[in-house]
Amino acid sequence: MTGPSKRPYHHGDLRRVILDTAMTMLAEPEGVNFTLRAVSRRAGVSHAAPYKHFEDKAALLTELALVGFDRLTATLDKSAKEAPKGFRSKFFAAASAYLDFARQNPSLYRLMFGGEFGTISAHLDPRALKTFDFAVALIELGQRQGQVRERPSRGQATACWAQIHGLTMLELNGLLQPEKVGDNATELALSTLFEGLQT
Amino acid sequence: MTGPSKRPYHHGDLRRVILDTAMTMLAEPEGVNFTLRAVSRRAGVSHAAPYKHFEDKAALLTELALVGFDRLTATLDKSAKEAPKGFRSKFFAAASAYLDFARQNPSLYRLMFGGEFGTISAHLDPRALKTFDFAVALIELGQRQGQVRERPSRGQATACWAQIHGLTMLELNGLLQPEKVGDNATELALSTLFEGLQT
DNA sequence: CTTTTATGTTGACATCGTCTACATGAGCTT
DNA sequence: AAGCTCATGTAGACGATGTCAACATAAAAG
Repeated sequence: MTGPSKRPYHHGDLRRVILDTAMTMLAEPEGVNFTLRAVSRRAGVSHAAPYKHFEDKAALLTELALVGFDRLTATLDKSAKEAPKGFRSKFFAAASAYLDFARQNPSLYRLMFGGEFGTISAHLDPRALKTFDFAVALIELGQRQGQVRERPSRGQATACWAQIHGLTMLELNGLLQPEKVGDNATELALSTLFEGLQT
Repeated sequence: MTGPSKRPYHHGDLRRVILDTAMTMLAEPEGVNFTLRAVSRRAGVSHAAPYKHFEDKAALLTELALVGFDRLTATLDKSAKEAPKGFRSKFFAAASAYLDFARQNPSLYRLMFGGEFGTISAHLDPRALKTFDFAVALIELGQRQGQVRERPSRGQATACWAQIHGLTMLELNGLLQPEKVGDNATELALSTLFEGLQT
């Protein structure tokens, strides 16, 4: 299903190869500080080849961030599908899936939300906003089930996203260790918000 | 009170001058992508001079981040002092001060929490943890006033920090515009958490 | 078959972070 | 006061990077 859709020119899908290579290097220790030239080398093309597919390095990073949003949204959708149908289960399943995604892709997650790589524009992209749409849908489900207050769903979804995003950042930065914040700080923080949502 | 405390050597306080210059450049459009050599130029010293005071660029950035935490903590302390003595007032005053700090120093704030500049170590520094201590103290005040549940204060402080940090990131990334999240999303998100804290 | 044009390569340029060798002068030792 | 020492600052170099312009090539359009 992921085969060469067109194989249009000389190399064949170089854009995809560059994207994949860059995504791989993003996951390596060096993180976002990989080099365009190193991507080219690993992809087996000349150092200027990427410029035929991306305006500059920032554009490549922006596309990577958008792919990240695609994957995050897919992960959340999957978690919602697999969880029991109650709002509470889906809420905590989604939070857990979100955190796991960030833990498994820390550099990608930071790139998505960092904003210091010319990536700011990515957040206004529909692909990024789909993640927010997921949160809105979840809240509205809770409202239909009578478990969430009848306040504006987008405002409450903002509260959810802010909470899980904040927790994620603290986790990625190593601040959620038990000796700093106590045991089960993550669960407690999520529960606190959950109770604020409840009717 | 800010005069030359020692003026120890050739230049006199070059370390401080470099730090101030870098902090200024961090606030300019280029943000964190300023150049060490540009800092040297603006400070009027040779391009290698900073290396007598900072191991490398990452060390400079780390120190900037720590200064940021110092300032943030000072801002929060001030807000708590000036607000009425009730927990609710201090909670929302602190949240507002936190958001304002980030709005006025977006690049600095991102540097403090970005983690992709060799800055991760900064979060374990006592100067950074003081910000967390503020949140813990605030929660414990609320508990003494009988307004916050008798759960572990550090866990609830984590919830608060995560929430305000998440909101801040969303705000800095331009996601909190009314047409995206509805009116008063920030206030609603804070209120939701606040109610989760309440007894 | 020829022309066009998207794709890839080569080589160059300015700039960067960092290192090494060297210069300078403040402050301690005598 | 004279000299020494070492922290501080400078000059120059190195390899590497992002990006651009000139050129090469082959797929697609005619």
